[in-house]
Amino acid sequence: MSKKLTSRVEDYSKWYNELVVKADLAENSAVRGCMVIKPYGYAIWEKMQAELDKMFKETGHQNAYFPLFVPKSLFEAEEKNAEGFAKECAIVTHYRLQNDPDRAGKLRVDPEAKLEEELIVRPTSEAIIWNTYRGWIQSYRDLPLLINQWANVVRWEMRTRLFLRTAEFLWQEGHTAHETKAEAIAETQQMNQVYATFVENFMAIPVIQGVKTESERFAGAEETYCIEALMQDGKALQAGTSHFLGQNFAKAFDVKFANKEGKQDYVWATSWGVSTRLMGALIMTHSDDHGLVLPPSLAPNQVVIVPIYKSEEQLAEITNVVNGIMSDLRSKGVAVKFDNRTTHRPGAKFAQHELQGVPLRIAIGPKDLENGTVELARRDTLTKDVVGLDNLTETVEGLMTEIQDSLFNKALDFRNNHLTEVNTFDEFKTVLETKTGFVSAHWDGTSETEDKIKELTKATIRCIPLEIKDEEGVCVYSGKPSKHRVLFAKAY
RNA sequence: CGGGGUGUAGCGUAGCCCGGUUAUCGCGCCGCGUUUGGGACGCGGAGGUCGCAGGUUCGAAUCCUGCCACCCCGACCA
Repeated sequence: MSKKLTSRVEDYSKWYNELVVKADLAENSAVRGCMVIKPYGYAIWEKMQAELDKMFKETGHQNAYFPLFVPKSLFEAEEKNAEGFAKECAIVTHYRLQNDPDRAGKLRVDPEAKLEEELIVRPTSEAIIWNTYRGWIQSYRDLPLLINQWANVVRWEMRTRLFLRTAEFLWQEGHTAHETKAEAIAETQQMNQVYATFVENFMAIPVIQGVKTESERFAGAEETYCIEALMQDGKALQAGTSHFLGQNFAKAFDVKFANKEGKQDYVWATSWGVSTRLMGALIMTHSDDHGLVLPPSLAPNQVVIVPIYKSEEQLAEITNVVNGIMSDLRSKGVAVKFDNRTTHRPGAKFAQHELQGVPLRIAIGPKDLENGTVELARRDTLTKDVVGLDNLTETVEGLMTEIQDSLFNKALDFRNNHLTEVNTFDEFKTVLETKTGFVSAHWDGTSETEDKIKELTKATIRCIPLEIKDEEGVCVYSGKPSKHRVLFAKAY
């Protein structure tokens, strides 16, 4: 398996199989492009969920759940949103099967069981949620309404890509309603910041915060904030988005409230989401030729202990020492696993834990018993050290932090080295072709130029960064005046 | 939906051009034994509608026709 570091996510086949298998129900596979997430991968997702959920709660949000199906009439209420998703919807038209009179033992759709109104399998939940909010909001006292939903959604993409664009995916979607425009914008920005903090601190992936151009904006939004990450192959990945929806949905679903002056007004809305796509980002940011590399804060097992022994007695002796180590580590909150399977040899265990990205491995064998030592092997650097049992817990705790930081810094260096300022279109094209990554360039602010550049180079404007400095210049393509640079890249 | 490619055991494959015993090899799986500080070794064993349906032929994994599925590129997209 000598896969290149720069491979796309599918190419990590050997180790992605540790996480996921693509659904393959043979002929007539309507679930093509869906994924099965295996327990190990799901454990990673659960850790991500737990941390995000905590951050949502800390910012005043509550969880709720809304229906999977959206009646077509509701779906089409907000026109731009409906238009944006129309081409990728799964639609329920019938509710019953019956025995097929022409093929014994087979079933067919009962033609009598046609639904009065088609149901759309949610590609996103604004419609069903805002239809519900109408009944929940009457007064400014009901605001703000700060709700998040953990759910699955379906988008019938023409082409799917494992983790990054599957037909069904898991995500969270926050939907909030506010009294004022300013408050809604502040919420949008706050949640984008929450995503940035989570992805950087927890996943060890550096991101650039920005806003989307009009053509890249979410359908139905007034402004889309985003976090953009850079993968090891030089392509950008939108890792999360937060939308300021203005009063578009309030108007479409007639969600009004009585303000402090007693006047009726439409509420201001936001929505924001991250998905299992983040797992793709994780794989593509940190993996190497030995498999996954997980930051300690996401690893289901932060430390794995592998015993090396020749006899039952030796194993018993090792187990004794290991029990001590484990209870010390656990008391400090370190997730540690003792891999005492008798069915695999140490070398096979080493390889497997590397494949699964366990941040730190402790090996302990006869030599260590004699010397009062253990062998520590770091997954990120693939280095090994023999250390004494004294202070082991402190050493391990320190390494957890060090590995987490080191992964982030490595990814940050890569990102910074692949963010290039260019001033001519030739330079622009050359950098995209050879060096890849983000290209920072002046843009005249028109969709025409944006489209043309996309057509010529396949690069899109990933975002207009929030941290932007005013700088007079001319558009790299049209030569028209520009006030600041924007970030271009080829993207997933 | 356009342009390319591929379908042989759980996975990866040889064989196909040039039809001919019982379909090749590796990994994995099962049993026994020896092993265990970087993916163990020996011996034995199980596992196949050669994508599907027709056709040509004494004989088809191999040739022909049709269909299906999957992969890659493009349009679409978190």
